[in-house]
Amino acid sequence: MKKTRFDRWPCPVARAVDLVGDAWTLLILREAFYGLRRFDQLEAALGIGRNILARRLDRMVAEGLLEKVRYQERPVRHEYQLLPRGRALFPVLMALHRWGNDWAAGPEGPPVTLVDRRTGQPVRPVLVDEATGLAVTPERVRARPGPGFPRALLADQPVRRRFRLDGESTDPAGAGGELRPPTSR
Amino acid sequence: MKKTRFDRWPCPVARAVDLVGDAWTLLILREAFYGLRRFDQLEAALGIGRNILARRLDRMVAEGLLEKVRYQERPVRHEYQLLPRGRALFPVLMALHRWGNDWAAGPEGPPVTLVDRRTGQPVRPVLVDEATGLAVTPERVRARPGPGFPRALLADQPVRRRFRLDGESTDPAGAGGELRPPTSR
DNA sequence: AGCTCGCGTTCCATCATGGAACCCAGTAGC
DNA sequence: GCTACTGGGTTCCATGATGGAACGCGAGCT
Repeated sequence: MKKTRFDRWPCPVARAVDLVGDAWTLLILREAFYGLRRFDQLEAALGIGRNILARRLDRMVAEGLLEKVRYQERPVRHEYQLLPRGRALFPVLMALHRWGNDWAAGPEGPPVTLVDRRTGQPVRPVLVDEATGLAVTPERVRARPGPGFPRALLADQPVRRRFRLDGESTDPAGAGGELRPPTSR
Repeated sequence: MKKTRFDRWPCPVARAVDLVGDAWTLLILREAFYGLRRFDQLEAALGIGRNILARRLDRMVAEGLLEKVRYQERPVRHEYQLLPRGRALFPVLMALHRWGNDWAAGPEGPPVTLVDRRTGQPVRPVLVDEATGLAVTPERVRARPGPGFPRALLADQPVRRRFRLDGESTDPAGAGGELRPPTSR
């Protein structure tokens, strides 16, 4: 009955989601990118309960997203600094930002926009392939088992269903006209 | 004591997180992009409890991410199809995928990789600005209040926050900021 | 008549959430 | 020397969410 753990699933999305599939964690990260580092700053900025904030920060430190650094000796004070593993989540936040502005803005428009620091021009994040520069869409991209995929699951049919990969799906993302569900069993 | 709602916060990230800041919702979305549409397929693929799956699907339908479509009359059967609002979350999943592969893969490598459907070449998603093609990084990008930002908060607090990562000095303009929830202070 | 499939709902023990109170070291004011 | 304040938490505990299991239900299959 415990809360399900996802961090051992053979899926990178599940592993990320195990950390980030939590509203407060993502919002704490957002504030960290805005430059907040101290406990009370985060508390005030988010209106989060101190106990929950403490638990989240502990977890994020344990997971290597943040680092707890003493910034003062007497009295001893700490701040939480972003580590590379946490900083690497920036694209996730930006993707959420873009979605929020496109699909969850009120009638008056997006509450917060992104601009280039230098030019001041609006920035709209898009996901593209590093090599080709082409947009990453469900139509163009396909998932395959990688080197870290458990062999047992590759061979074992009933378990394999749990991590259905590809090739069985006739209609990726439901983007086309094919409406029938893929034949199963 | 209720669970905090984020969908009214004047921040696009918070609004997205209100929906997506939940592990199961993201994983259901991932399966939907893999082509799964039916209740029992999702149940088997994710190993999720039927009650929880039902609640998540209801919410996702209510939020306009999925659509419940009859695919058969006698007996009546439904499937859940991705709507544009849900499909627009694909970049979020891809960003998570990339992070998971970069920062949560085991010693043997990523469990699942992305390839181009046509060329078979590996795909590595990066976030760039639509207009300039430049990578979207915290150093290059800055957040500003947009047209939908509540005036009360604008007048009340100096707009101060930006993306700050390293040892930049604390802004003397005072605490407070553009992204605080309406409830605080 | 009984079984299975597809798709849920109900029950309920345990887990997580979060408002509030409490704690503690050091510092500043009187 | 006494009091108050600040930064940074912990503890308490009433509720809400989670999730395994059992139950329901209409339609078809044997």
